[in-house]
Amino acid sequence: MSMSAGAGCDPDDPLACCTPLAREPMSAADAEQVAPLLKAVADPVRLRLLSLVLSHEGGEACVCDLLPAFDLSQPTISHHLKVLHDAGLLDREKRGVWVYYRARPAAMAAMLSLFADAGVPA
Amino acid sequence: MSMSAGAGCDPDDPLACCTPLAREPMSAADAEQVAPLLKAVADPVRLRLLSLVLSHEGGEACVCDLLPAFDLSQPTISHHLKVLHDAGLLDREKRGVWVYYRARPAAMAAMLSLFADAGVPA
DNA sequence: TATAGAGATAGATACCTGTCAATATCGACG
DNA sequence: CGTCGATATTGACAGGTATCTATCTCTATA
Repeated sequence: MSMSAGAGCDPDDPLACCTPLAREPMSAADAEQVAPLLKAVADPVRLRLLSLVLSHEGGEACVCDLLPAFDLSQPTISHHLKVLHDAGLLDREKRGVWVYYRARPAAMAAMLSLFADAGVPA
Repeated sequence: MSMSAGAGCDPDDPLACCTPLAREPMSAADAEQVAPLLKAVADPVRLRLLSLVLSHEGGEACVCDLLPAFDLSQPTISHHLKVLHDAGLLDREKRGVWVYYRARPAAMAAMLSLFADAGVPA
């Protein structure tokens, strides 16, 4: 089935707006929906954060797991995690003193579908 | 097969550095290589430009094909195309008076592979 | 209740970026 | 050779962003 799809995606859910770029010209509205997702990932620190969370045991990691991987202050990492969370890429769950982050599969799938069918043209 | 891969990618080719994010923690070096690609796409105008080029007849489009789709000045579109080109996402070919842009399949494949295996976790 | 540790927020600063108007370049064609 | 039309480049400006230090909030626990 794929994701209902077509050009007009659900304006409520930015993740639904991921018809492959190669399939048809993306509308301005859809582009405005999807761009923030990509913008959130388009940073070396956030790329690594996302990768760390995704590849961490159980698919989740707390901030304390992530901090040691960087030469950055704790507030800076917290800021980047917030950007990823606000974009809908990471889920956030507080358990006791620790906060655990987990990637949202729907967001990952959305990004994936964006670039589908464009790598093997004619 | 896939792309040789591992954590250490070919530093000469940023497009080679696309082990899926979920597979292992991305190195700082790889993140610095890949982030510019994503940054280039992380803009609504450039997303649409890329989509227009990809979905255009023959997989290529000249600037004159692209301009009418936007309410932006010609220099602004030219700027965005340059960003996409400099990032390695678009190839540029001048034919007569017109300049044709075409998506680089390797770049598209690189982005695709980045998000592979992250959408369907456990 | 006081203390300590995990994480978020606020404010400041330096840098990057998207946009435009003006101008330059480059190729076709009288 | 001069002009025209298609793109690119330049310079300027407004808005965004990554980072830090300092501080706040919240939870567990002595």
